Amino acid sequence: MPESMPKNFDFAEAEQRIYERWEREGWFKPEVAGPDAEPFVISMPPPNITGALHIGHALFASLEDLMIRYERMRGKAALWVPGTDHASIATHLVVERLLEAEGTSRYDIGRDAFIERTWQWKREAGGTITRQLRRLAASCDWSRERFTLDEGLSNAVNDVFISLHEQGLIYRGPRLVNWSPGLQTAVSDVEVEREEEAGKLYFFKYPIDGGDVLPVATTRPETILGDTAVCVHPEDDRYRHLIGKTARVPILNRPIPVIADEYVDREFGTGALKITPAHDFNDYEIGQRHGLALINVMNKDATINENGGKYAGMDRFETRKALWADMEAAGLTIEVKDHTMVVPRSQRGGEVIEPLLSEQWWVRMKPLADKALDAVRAGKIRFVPERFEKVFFHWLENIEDWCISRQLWWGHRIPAWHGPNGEIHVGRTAPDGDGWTPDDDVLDTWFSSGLWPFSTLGWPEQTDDLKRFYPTHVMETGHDILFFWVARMIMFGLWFTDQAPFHTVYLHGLVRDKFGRKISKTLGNVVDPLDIMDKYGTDPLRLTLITSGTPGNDVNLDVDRVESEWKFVNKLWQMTNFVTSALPEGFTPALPESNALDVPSRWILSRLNKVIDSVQHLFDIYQYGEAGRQIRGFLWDEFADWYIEASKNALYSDDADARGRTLQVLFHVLETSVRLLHPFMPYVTEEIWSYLPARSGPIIVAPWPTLDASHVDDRAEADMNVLIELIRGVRLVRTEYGVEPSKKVTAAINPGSHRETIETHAFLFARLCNVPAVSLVSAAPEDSASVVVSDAVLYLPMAGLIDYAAEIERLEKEQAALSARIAKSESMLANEGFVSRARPEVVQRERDSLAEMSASFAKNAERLSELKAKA
RNA sequence: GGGCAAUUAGCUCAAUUGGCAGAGCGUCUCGUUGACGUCGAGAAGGUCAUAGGUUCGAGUCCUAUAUUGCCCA
Repeated sequence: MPESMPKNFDFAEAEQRIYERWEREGWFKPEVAGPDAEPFVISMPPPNITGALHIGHALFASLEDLMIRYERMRGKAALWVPGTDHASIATHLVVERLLEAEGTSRYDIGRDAFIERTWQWKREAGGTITRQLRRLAASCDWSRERFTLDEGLSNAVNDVFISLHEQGLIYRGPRLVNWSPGLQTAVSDVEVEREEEAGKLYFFKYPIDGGDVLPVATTRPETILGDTAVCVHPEDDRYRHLIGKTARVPILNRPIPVIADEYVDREFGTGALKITPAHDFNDYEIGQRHGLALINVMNKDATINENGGKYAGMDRFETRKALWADMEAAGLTIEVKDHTMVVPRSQRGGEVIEPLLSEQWWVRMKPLADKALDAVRAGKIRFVPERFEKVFFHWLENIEDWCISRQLWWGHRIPAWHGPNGEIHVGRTAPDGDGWTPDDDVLDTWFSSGLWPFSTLGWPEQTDDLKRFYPTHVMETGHDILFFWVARMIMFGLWFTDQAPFHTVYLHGLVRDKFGRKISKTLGNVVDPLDIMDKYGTDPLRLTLITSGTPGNDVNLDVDRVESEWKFVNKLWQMTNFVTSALPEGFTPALPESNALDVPSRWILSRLNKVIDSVQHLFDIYQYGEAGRQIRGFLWDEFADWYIEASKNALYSDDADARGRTLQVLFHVLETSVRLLHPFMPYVTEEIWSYLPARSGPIIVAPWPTLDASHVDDRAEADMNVLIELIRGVRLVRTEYGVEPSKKVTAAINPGSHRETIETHAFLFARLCNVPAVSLVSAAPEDSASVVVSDAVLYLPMAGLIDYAAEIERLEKEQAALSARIAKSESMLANEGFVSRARPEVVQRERDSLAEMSASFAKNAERLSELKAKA
């Protein structure tokens, strides 16, 4: 133990040193808890390898590390499995941009070279995020770090694919998919974002053979080229006579039928709907119902193909203009109106997604979803906050098949081979014989992340880790990836391991700026956690993130609060400095019996234990924010502001026994509180711990505090409150009379029923409000201001200063407030309903409080009449 | 269109079996008392979005409404 503490906590110096020591000494490993310890496991949501640390990572890391540190301190075999995600599309984009800068492209260099290049990039840049997580004090077991493209995880992916295929749950087929023309790949439903945008609604005429015209409206005129029917509502009198007739596709002049379907909304547009089954999901359904032909008019790069006649080769939006102009020339257009419409855009990149017919691999989700629903309904998995259960149910109950193939190169290649005659073989290796070529596609990144909780522990091998640490316990992640990730982990976990992969899903929200705006580069409101940590250190950032919000809700991060937590770190440091520098050489902790302690000591121990109890309850229900606020409030507002100040009397006295007892209490409260605080602020608490005597081992594995009910002492709390209120009253009077804090004054107290407490703790008045001499009296001294608390009255002689009118006014104001509260209390107690129905302790509390107030009221009244007699 | 959140002090947020509305920042007044000015003391600041309802009692539960945000179609 170093001799004395530096003046301040130098986080910049300490953080790395402390982290390296933790890691070097192996405290992040679950093995430190011994082979029989109950495990507690969290799988870290793997950040993308392309990512740099942002404030969202800081939030999840703070929360998960808090849970892990708490359980580790409780003696569990705590394991936080870290790792990163290969992020197929994101990484693809990064490397393609690199290649572009070098004047080449992935098509120029070919698949193998591209993948080699990507691995090279990953080796160079992929470690950034994990280094940054270390800075946040993340106590994950790096020796178990995994990557979604590891050999082991790839093996798990292949296993799952092959086995789902054998079970008939993976199929391949041509279907309408969400196509991303820029990325040249299919994406799944959840990767498409739909937003309302200002667009146009184009009204035009469909010529009908025989002379009629049918007015139709569309938001995407270019799809007219692929129309294979025009549809009206069967009961629409305007158009009923046209059903069954033949319409002519504008410009192309292709004959198509006019059909009837109840799907049509008669109120929308003209009430007639053009049907393009190959380019619209709803039209596809209608097409299936009516046996319509599918005419694909678009290439994979969103140019028009040969089915588009003269428009072949033209871009989709160019075609929109050109075709409309041609139709206008042909007299087929009616009008163009402004129209708010929903445009599907790629989650990655934001380009407009095209529904396109294509051959893809799919997972039949219904059976997996059913199993997941059953598990959640049976309570095997709980959500925090609970309301996400409903969102989860709704999505799974309406689940669609999952398009898992991507026309990309970076990722898990689909374990399938195409034979010389078009046959398909699914397996790890090609079948015997010539002419088999591997499938070109890779899997959706979320396919591998869906296996994360068990694949990272060795599955499908029955490894020791898998046996001991699976299923995991809490899945903590953002609610924005509930469908992408959480639902799929639950489905895959249940399907392949027959167990829920975790029992609790804790969801956090988005971190926003202090005004609640989304953080974005364009808004210029980016909050970089690295900058914040440079300025204030890791601990204040963590405490702020954890205490700024509640589960499931967005966190509006106010950087001013980080600064205030940085001040708290300093405050804690100074408290520690105060306590440790008062401790004698060879100090041995040994808390005295309660009955040997004074009121402030019994009070602070009672408060400490109530905080421990409350924090335990809050941890049990995942309310970490409130827990953190309570610990902070206890340390600053009660321990520092009152107990430490009160303790100085004994500390600076000649009474060695009293000094010893007080030191024991100071040490005990500090030592215990620091342990409570460790999961929130790991660095400063570890550093403080190193200055506390008689500690064996670091705080990271120190025991979590538990309630000692023998220290809960309501009597001491009530007594202390009387003393505190009297002292506050003196301070207020001093302010009102402009008596400088440095000027010593005397006080006389008529102690009422609090004689013993006040008599034995009169020293507090000297310490806390500069009243060195207190005398006990039964009558009011001349010329004095007064403070009434309960039935005790404190008089401050203010010779010559007393302004009777002002004093009367002050007391009358107090009296009015008091009498209003007394009236309220009396009416409550006079209410039969309250007395008979409220909980007994609530009624008792009300009675006690009324008694107190009545005593104060009586004393005040007495005092007022004395003053009035003099005025 | 359906669902879910949020609405509390100037700002950011708390208040978890319904029982006296709190904190941080900011504002105003003081302060060289032996841990800390990265501090201390005191003060001001609230129709808990609105309207009904349930209840002895509602910021908290119920029903509407408004505004904002998110999810799903």
